[in-house]
Amino acid sequence: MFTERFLKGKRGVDLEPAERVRLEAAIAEIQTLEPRKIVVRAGEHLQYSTLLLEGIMSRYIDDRNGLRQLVAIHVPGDFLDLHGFPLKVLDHDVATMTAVTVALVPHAELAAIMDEMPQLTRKLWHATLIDGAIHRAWLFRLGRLDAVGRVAHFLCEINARLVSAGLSDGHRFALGLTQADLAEICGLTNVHVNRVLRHLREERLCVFRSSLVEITEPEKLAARGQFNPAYLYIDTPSPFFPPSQARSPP
Amino acid sequence: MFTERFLKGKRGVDLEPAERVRLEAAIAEIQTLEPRKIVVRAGEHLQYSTLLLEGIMSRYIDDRNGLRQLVAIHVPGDFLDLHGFPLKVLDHDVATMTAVTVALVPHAELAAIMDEMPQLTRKLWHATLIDGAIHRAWLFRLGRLDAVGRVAHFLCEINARLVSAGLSDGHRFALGLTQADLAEICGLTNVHVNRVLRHLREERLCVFRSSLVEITEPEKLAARGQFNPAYLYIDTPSPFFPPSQARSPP
DNA sequence: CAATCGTGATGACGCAGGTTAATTTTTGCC
DNA sequence: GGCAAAAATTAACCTGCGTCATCACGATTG
Repeated sequence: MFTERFLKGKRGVDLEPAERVRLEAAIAEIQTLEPRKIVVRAGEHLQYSTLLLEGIMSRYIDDRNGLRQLVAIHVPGDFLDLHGFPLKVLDHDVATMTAVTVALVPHAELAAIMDEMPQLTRKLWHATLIDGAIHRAWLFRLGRLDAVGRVAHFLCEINARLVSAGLSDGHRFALGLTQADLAEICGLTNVHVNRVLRHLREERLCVFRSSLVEITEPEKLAARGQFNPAYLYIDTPSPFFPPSQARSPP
Repeated sequence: MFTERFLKGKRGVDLEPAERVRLEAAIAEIQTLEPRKIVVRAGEHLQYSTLLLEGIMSRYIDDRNGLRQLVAIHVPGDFLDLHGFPLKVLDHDVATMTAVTVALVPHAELAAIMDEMPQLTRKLWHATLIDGAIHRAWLFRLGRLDAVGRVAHFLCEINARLVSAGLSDGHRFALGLTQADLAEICGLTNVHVNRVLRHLREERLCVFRSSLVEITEPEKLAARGQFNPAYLYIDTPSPFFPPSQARSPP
C-alpha cells in the first residue's frame, strides 16, 4: 500500500478503497534516491509525478548569487510535484534532502484518472491546494515573524505534519535537516539560525539536532511562532476555526 | 463575455469556445463592491467562488498584533478563490482594495463542470496552480531579496500581469494601492517603503503613485528585483526556460 | 593516522531596516 | 471652497540580523 499516507488525516478527502486501488495501479515504478540529489530542474518537461514514500525532499528557487530559498519541504505521503501534471513545467527545482523512496506516477495515468474518476480528480486537486495553503503560511512566516518566530513556526509545522504521517509522537522526531537547511527555509543565515536554536534551547522550548528534534513545550513553541495549524487542513477539531457561516449573494 | 480575461494569454490553457460558454453559464450573479471591504473571512464555509472582472483584490493573513501579511494580490481575470471550491474553507481572508466588479460562480456549478468536462476541469485546476507558482515567487521575494529588490520584483510582477490582462502598456498602469499596501505585500514598514520608492525614483527606475505607476526602465527594474517572469506561465517565448528535456526512469 | 570536509558554535562589528514622532501633501466630502 | 481624514514624507535613533573570522568536533578518505 504505497498510497497509504497520501491525504491521510486530511479533512474531507479520505480516499475511497476504489480510488486507492486506482491510484496504486497508476504507479509505474518505485525508486530509491540518494540524499542531496536534484531530481527535477525548473523548466524541464515532466512525464511523471512523484509520491514521496520515505524521507524528506524539498523544492527551492535559486537567486542570482547561488543562494537558495526553499519554497516547500515534503514528508512521506506528499505528492510533491503533482502540480507538474497540469503545469507540465515547474518554476522551481526539486531535490532530496535525506535518502528517499518515491513512487513515480506517469502523467498519462493521471490524465486517465481525470477522465474516469471526477471525485478522485477533485481529491488530487485538493492535495495541490493544501500545498498552496502551506505556501501562504510560509509567506506569513517570512513576512511577519522575527527569526525566533520563524524557526518556531517551522518546527511546529513540520511536527504537525509528521504527527499526521505517523512519524512524530508530537514531541520527538527525526528530521535530517541541517542548520543551513533551516536557514534556507526561514530566510536567515546559518549563523543566525545557530543563535536562534541556542535561544530556543535555553528557553527550554525545543532542542534541534540534525538526527533528532525534541519539542519540549509544543504549546509555548506554537505561541512563540504564532502557529495555527488550521492551514494544514488536518482532520482534528480545531479551536481556531469557529463553526462556519454560508456566504450568500444579497 | 465576463470570462474574457480568465486564463487569457496563459500557456497551453486557452479556453475552447464551448468551455467559455459553459463557464459563462455558471455565473449566478454580477456584483459591484466598495473598496477596502472584507469579502471572505478565514474559516467561513463557502458556496461561491469569485471571478474578478474589474479592480484589485487581495488575500491576507493577520498576525496576533493586527498586522497583516498579504499572500496574494489579484487583477481582473483572476478566479481568486477558486481554491475555495475543493477546500470549502479558506485559511485566509479575502478583501477588495479598490472598487471592484466580480462574478459569483456557485460551487454546485463547478461540481457539475467537474462531472461533465474533464478538460475544463483541468484548466480550472491549472489556474489555481499558477496562483501557487506566484506564492512561490513571493516566498523567494521575502526570503532572499532586500527591500529595494522586493518592491522592484513586485512592481515587475504586477506590471507583467496587467500587461497580460490588457491593463498596462508595459510602462504605465493604474494600481490603486497605497505605500502601506506595498509594505504589507513586501514584509516591510510603510516608512521604509517610502524610502525605497524615493530610491527607485532617484535612480529613475520607476515612479510609484497610488493613482499611477510609471516604470521608466523595465529591464533595469527587473534586474534589480531578480525578476524572471517564467513563473507566471504567460504565453510568450521566454529566454529563461530553455527547451525542455523529458525525465525518464532509468 | 594524517588530512580533508561538513557541520556546529561563538565573538566582534556594521548596517539595513524598524520605531517613533512630527510635518506636509493629497484626497474626499459637505 | 473649507474642513477632516488619509496618505506621504522626512528626521533621529536604535536593534536584529548579516558578515567575517576563528575554532572545535566528528565523519570520511587516502
